[in-house]
Amino acid sequence: MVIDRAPLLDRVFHALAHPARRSIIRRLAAGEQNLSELASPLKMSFPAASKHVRVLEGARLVRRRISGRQHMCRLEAEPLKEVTQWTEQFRGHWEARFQALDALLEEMQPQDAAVTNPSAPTPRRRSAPRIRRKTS
Amino acid sequence: MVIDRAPLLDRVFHALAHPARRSIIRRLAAGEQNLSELASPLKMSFPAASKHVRVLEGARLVRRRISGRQHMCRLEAEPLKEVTQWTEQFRGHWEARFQALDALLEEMQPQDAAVTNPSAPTPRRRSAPRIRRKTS
DNA sequence: AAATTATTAAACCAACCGGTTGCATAACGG
DNA sequence: CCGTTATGCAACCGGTTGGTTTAATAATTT
Repeated sequence: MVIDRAPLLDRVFHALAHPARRSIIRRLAAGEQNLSELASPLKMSFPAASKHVRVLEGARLVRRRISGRQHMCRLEAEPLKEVTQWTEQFRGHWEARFQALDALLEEMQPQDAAVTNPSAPTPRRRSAPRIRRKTS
Repeated sequence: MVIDRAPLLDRVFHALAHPARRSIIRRLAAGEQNLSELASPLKMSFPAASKHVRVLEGARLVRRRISGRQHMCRLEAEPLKEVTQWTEQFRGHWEARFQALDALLEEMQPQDAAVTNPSAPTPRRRSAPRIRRKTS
């Protein structure tokens, strides 16, 4: 996928898709750490961990400040904002209410015809919940 | 990365890391679509698109209902909730306040004492924002 | 029955990922 | 200086990804 020079969101999601990299982010959230500190708890060689940090840098999730022989890394969380923004647009879809509603609709759909019930959603094609009802 | 049988969060982030798959999700948010409908706007062969849908199914982001020869897909957004939950834990780190604060701290930390010149570019070391002050 | 449509499956490919090892370099502490 | 520490870099490797093409299957239409 050539994560470099790919859209930032691609790089961010890709960066977050590996547990070692999420672990790094979590620990950086508590404050700066140098590469050795970051690498030591990861069951892998130092170069491997270093590569993970580079991936995070490529996604702008980590920034590095060289101080003597130590490379201090710190979390740069802005890209996570975009992640949240992207996912938030589907919040309505995962809220429990809709799951229940879906199940209900599926149950009453099959073959109904004489629809006296106004709330009967005739089509078997289900439309997405576009509006959020305030009611109960 | 063996996305199958990997932790769900890995699979979800991986699934979201490809623009074609995000595009599929976006369009499914508007309602069910079958594979052909999903594939047609994606500049790639049908089998390629079909594979993308399978990746999304592996991440539990899409579910398929076979109806005749058509495979109707619908969005299953719960996993996105976990994504949001994961990222939300870092919200404090990307909120603008901290950026400004960081800059400020950078300015006054180094060897301050009698710092009359506010634009002194002295600083280097920046510590992570660990505590959230309520004040202004 | 034949043609069309919707989809899977299989084989193949180049590129990439995630890991390793070995060696080079640079900074710090005696 | 020398040894140690912190890191980079290049080469290599097996497995996966993301794409293709071609062929097969199955449901629908004519």
